[in-house]
Amino acid sequence: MLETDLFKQLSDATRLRCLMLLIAEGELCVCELTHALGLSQPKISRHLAHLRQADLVQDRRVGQWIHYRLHDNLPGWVRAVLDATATELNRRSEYVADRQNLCSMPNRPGSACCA
Amino acid sequence: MLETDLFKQLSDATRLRCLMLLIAEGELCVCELTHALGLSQPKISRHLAHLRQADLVQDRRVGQWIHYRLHDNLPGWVRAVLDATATELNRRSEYVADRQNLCSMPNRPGSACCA
DNA sequence: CGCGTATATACGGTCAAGCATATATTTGGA
DNA sequence: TCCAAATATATGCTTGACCGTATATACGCG
Repeated sequence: MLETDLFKQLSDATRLRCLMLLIAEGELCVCELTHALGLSQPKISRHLAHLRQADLVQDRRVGQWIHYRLHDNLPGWVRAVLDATATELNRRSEYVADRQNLCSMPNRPGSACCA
Repeated sequence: MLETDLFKQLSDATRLRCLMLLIAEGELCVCELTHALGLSQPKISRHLAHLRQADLVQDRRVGQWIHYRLHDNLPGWVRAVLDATATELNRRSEYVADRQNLCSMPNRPGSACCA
């Protein structure tokens, strides 16, 4: 992957919010991301496809759900960029709100509940 | 500045090369950047304007030359992102080549010579 | 099978961002 | 005051990226 492609992925608000959420929560399925961000399913899915093609995330099928998480083998400097970004952004109210929306989702497929 | 705007700045190859060069060299004028990257002057100037408007760099007039450097007051996490990126990229041959082109420039305005 | 849910992709339209070329502005020096 | 060098901006064009809507695919269950 070209380095400019990494930043192009991060330069879209939807993709950035997805990544910040995945870093905070570990693994989420598409319907959880859709609910947390309050966006349409095709929109989320399309952006996840971008992140997948850029090897920033990987997916795993669990029954009818597809769980996404950060890619296991991110280059060190990419991981460093993402961590520095998440440390800052996940403290901001807009990003906190995404996680709160996630918690308020009824019948979450994977995990039980939020802290 | 919005966080997505930071990454949008970094997602253009010309701007990223300029920033990596400024991190490595400290302060450079437009003609030095133009020579190092082998691109047209208006193109470099336009991209520097973007970086300036995003508060990623600041400029300083010295006679007929305008010297650019990283902005003195970058937020900590932005600095962390840039440093992690530069540590990786400035080892790569394409980026090393930019610095070598800079050294081969005759009559460099500011500094004397390269190491 | 046939249906509902979850997810992915295809299609057409719109808009932002980049480019090359040309020109304007500022400065230093004859 | 005039010219050349350094830098910035304007103009018109093209391309790529995003969006919404519609549709396709895959899975679980009866």
